[in-house]
Amino acid sequence: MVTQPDRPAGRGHKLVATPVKRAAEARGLRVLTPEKLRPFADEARALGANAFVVASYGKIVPQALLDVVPVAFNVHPSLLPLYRGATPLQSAIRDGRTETGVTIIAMDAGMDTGDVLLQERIPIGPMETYGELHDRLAKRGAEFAAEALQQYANGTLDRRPQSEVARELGIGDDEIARTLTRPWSKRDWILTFSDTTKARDVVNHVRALSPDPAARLQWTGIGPIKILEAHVADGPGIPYENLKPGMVEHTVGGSLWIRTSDGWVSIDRLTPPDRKPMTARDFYSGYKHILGQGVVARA
RNA sequence: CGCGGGGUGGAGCAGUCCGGUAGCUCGUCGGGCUCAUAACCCGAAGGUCACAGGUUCAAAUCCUGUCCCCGCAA
Repeated sequence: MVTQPDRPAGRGHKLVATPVKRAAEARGLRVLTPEKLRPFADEARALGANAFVVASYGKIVPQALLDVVPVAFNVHPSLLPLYRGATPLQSAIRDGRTETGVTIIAMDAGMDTGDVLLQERIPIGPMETYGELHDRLAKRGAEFAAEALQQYANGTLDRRPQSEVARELGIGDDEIARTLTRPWSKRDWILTFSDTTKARDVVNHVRALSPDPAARLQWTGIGPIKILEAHVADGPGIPYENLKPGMVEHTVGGSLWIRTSDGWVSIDRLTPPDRKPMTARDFYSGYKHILGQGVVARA
């Protein structure tokens, strides 16, 4: 088992092992934590490995290391060639996709471009969050990886280039390019409200980041607030035209409503600064002395 | 010893600097009003103030130590 070395983490700058290392040690497996992968190739070769299975290693695996084995399996949580890159789950949810997948590919030097070995389509629930989808696909991905390994051992594993898979799925090059994902920066966590931001966009943005790191609302007079759950709603039944996009109405039943360009978003669950997660109603009971002063959620 | 915030009835907060009867809003329960209500009125229950020790006539508040939670940074 190979994973990243222990890193200082958490509040006390204490050295922390990766979850992979902890899980492997609990099962009595030998754990290797090479600092650099390129020099690790010789050591890996000496171990006589027949194949690699790679999942979310967090570093690019150099060709020199891939050359050690006949095949390196990679588990990717998307319907490749769609959503290649670092954040396939978050990006698919943000884009409002209703379907994604789990794909096992044979790694090559490119970014998630290797031949497809196994693939399965998986629907995304309309209210499903990143965390929920992640856990679901992680479980399925693990089963799938084991299946690929078994088929490989039996010599029954098919192998198809992604271009062929794309044709079958009816995916064009432009869509492949458009769905190429990159890591999200902190700026991408902040909810903004332009004159064209739709309610559905806001909710998808929240789902894509929930529960961690969570979308942020920069709230005048309070600070950055994590939004954990939100949904498109009919609205609090108050005049809509008087409010600008991003303005918050909070007077009805303790609920928090944000106006968007095409309707209302209801904030259901959030985390104020230095606080624990709470419902909108609980938040209201403690912060309403601050609310009611023309609170505005802006970028 | 990386930096900072927090722990007070069921929820969210104030009170801590400057020690002196445990406070606010909401919720809960009972009653009232109302065609009715998430509205309004009256009343009630509910807290060893995270934990331990110390100072003091007196500690949520001051001192010392511990535990837990959260953000940043890595």
